[in-house]
Amino acid sequence: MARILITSALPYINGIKHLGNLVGSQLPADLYARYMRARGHEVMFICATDEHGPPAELAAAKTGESVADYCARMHGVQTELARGFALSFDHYGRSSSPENHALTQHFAARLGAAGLIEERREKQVYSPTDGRFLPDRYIEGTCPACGYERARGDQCENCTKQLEPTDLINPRSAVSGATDLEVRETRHLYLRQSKLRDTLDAWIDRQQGWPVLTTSIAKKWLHDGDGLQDRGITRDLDWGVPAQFEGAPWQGMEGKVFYVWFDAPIEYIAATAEWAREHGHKAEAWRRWWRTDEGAGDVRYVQFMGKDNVPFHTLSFPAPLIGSGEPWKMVDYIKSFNYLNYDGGQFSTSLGRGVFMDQALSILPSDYWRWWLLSHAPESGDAEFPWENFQGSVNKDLADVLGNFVSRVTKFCRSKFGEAVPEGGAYGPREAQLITDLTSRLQAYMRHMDAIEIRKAAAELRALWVLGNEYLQDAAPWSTHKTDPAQAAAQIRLSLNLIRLYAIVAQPFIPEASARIMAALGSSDWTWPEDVAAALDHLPAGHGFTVPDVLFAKISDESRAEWETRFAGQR
RNA sequence: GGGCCUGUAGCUCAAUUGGUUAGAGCAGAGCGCUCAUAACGCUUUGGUUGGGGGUUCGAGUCCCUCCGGGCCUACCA
Repeated sequence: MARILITSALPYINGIKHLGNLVGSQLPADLYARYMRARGHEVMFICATDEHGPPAELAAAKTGESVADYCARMHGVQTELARGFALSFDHYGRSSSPENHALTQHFAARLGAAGLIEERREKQVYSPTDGRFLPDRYIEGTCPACGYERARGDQCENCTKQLEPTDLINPRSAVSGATDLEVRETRHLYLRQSKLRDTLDAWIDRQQGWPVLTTSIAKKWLHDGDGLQDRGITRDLDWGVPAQFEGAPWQGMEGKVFYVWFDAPIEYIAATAEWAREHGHKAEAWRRWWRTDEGAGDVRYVQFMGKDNVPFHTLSFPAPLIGSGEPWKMVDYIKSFNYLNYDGGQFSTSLGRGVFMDQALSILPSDYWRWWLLSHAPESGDAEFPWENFQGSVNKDLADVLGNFVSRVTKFCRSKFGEAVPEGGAYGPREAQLITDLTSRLQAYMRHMDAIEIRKAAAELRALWVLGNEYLQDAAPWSTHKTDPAQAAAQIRLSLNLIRLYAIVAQPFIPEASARIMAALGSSDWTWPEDVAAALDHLPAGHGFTVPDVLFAKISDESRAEWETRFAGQR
């Protein structure tokens, strides 16, 4: 039994995520976690909301809540949505937790002591009206290059020119519209990543078999231009982990907090500590996942994320772990994803374009989304979400190939033998051949799941379902029942057991449907079918079952058309 | 401007890293079955692998160039 640590990129607290975000990290991470647990491994699956930073504060200001209240409420919303999608986190934490405060400050202190943090003076725009420093992108004004009136302080969206806030003509606060902006000097802490460049470079070189997407992005940041740049890790904000704390190797950082990208990944560790606290465990319980000197030596750590998050996970997070000089568990494999586009364009929060997690659950069960998203995961390049394709895949794969198989077998049995596994007959050559084919397919499925080749795994799973239909067509129990009822009984006995096998192996993809199948079959033994022949003898003759309700209702053309219109967004 | 990824059948994707007649699923066509959510099975029609050039005995795969998508990033490779 192996020990697998799995983390999904942290969704930002601000707002509800769309399907593209879901398929880029949380969903595939859940698939892998469920699969590894099903295979009998010890899994720690961690995710959390990323709660610090200006967007959270501004969102809170809009709703009139305190930022703490806002984050608490939104964390609850996201927790519910995660539950709705059956995401099986061992813990869904919060980057604002006391554990993260402590760990973030611990890392900062260690890095400071190691000479990897330095103080720099810089000038930044301050808004007296708002009572705060403004990040570059929260300053708006007229672009000096093209005259666009709503250019941001970091870049003009119209002509794409990179800007400094002081370049803007008639600058104003994007928060309040205040124009009484002034430039003030402030001090910030910088993480001297450049000093760790060679170490990080060598570490990346040692990784085998990582997706090209992962390593090429890391290499780009390491070697481009002057190489890896030092990055500011503090901001003049109230909400966050205080940069001045007891035992800090610096002074005068009152009123500043660590910047999100510094504290967010540390939350992976902190969330595991939160898990330990909530379950009444001692610190050793989480440290055995994260400290190689305290039991994490045999842990395999796998991260899941969208490509926009790769630099943080290949460089920004490893830098503090290495720089601390302590034996922290480093990631073993980074699975990164491209983007999922929505029907020819991008998902857009501001335009209301695309399907968001809450909307998805309001129109269809989570398994439909899980199946389509995972079987079309954007592994090799950006992918598309065309409604027609979604409808077709779900109807064909889930309703016809799997759902109808369950239906035809259970209903035939009920009408000819009653609602119990039929007795009599024996498995013959045809069944032996089926077992051979199933075994071969199942092994391919496991190979792909082990390698986190999600689309290929989904294709194998579907091929397993097809084998059942082929067998049934070939065996034709509706015919044998007339001439040799005992043979038909054996064929149906095998088919009922096959349904159970499907439920178990499909569980990582479609957990709710699998649970319904198992409940209908009156089985609660989810042991992975290492031996297919044995698994097909699991439910004995006489074992009672019930015919389940329709597992997957089909999506009608009318529904599809209506949703297509509803989620197209308006300009 | 630079770098990276990408363009394969009507649609969504493969192709053991240069090795036979480029494969699946869906959609289309034909046949079969009737247990089943008009579901299932079998057969079958679709590709000058974005265009052009080159290297090679051999190119979807490597090189050059052009065209089209996407991402990242910055006066710098």
